Amino acid sequence: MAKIKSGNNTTKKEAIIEQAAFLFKTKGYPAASMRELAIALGVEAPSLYNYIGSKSELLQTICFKVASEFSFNLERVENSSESTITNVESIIRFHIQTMLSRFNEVYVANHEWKHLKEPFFSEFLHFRRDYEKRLMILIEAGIEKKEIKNLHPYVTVLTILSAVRGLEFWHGHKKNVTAQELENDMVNHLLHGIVK
Amino acid sequence: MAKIKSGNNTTKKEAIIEQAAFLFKTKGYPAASMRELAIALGVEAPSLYNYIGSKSELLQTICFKVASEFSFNLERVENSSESTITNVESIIRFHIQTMLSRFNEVYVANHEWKHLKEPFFSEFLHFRRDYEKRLMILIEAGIEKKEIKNLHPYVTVLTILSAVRGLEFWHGHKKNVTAQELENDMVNHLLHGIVK
DNA sequence: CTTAAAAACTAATATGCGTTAGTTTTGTAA
DNA sequence: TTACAAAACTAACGCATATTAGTTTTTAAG
Repeated sequence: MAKIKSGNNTTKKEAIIEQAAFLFKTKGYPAASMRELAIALGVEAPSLYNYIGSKSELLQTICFKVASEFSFNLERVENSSESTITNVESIIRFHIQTMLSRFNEVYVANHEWKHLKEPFFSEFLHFRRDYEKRLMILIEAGIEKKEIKNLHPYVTVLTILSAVRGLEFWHGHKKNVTAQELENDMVNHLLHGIVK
Repeated sequence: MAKIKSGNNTTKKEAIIEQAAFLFKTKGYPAASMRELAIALGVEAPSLYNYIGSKSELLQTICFKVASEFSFNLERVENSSESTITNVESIIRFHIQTMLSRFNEVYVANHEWKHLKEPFFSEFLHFRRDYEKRLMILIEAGIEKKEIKNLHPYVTVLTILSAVRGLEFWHGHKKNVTAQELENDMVNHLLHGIVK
């Protein structure tokens, strides 16, 4: 049969990962089959194993790649000397932009990580908790400086993270609103509320 | 082997559904097996079929039960004569309370509905879109009445729905914050923002 | 006790899965 | 053209799945 089409990707392994992200997102990791993935790449299932180690390795790659990008961005913000509000806004915008531009991979990292095998599952869980904790510290500093309302920091973090994750639904129907409007309005909502 | 324990439930079918909700939530619908469900109920897998029609029927039951409850609550609000802000707050609180008190079923309805078979998949998708649309109309009325900021209504709806759905993560670690605090802080955040 | 229905069981079917082994084709460089 | 390696293939293994059929056990009423 035909060869694996690399498309825009440099290596064939990357092409497989990209297609896997789409498939894992669409069907869920357990319901996505290697045979189906292979067909989407124009190939028979066993051929994939010339490039990858296993199905679960694909999931690991996707999840940890996304995780490291978010962690790296947060580190950048942590080292900034801007106001807390500016920092929080920056993080929200990064989440929105990454969600919209790298939809499949971010979706998989958000929803399918629970199918990671040990020790990757625990490692990822730890990452998530750590990421939330670092955000909480940021928020607490803003409360201390009286920039931010004294709501429970974890609730604030949860509200923000959940709201941006919800963009997965926007990605579907689009509506008549540009990405820039969406980003600005959501930032506005999360920082200043909707009550006039 | 022992009989199916009905527990608090009135019928055994309800006991199966409740356990299925827990299992579908924990492992995801495709990865959850009927054998595992049966073991959790102290029984062999084929015995379940004395009470239910199929695995997918369980998913359908859970998803549409939750959907109808949310729809019913929205209808109540739509017929209310309160201010838009009061109505929106009421809906947010209903979402939070239902999420916390009926966690397993709500989680499944939120995350596993994509594994519904046709025509149930399409029907559920239609319900979701309709629910969002009805919320948008509510928000638009509030903008009209100048109660609510003129952000894009769909973004507002998305932000609110996503934020409350994120409570599934809170349900895990609990932290040192009561359900009432959580509810009040999240309502406050979504209505009035976090900037002081 | 007897009996009939309810509810469990065991055994088996058909299907699909990830993955491996071994083989053939394809592409490339000498 | 030859030779070698990369990359595809086919066939198959072992296992798990949802579900059905047929049978036995349990329960409860007469």
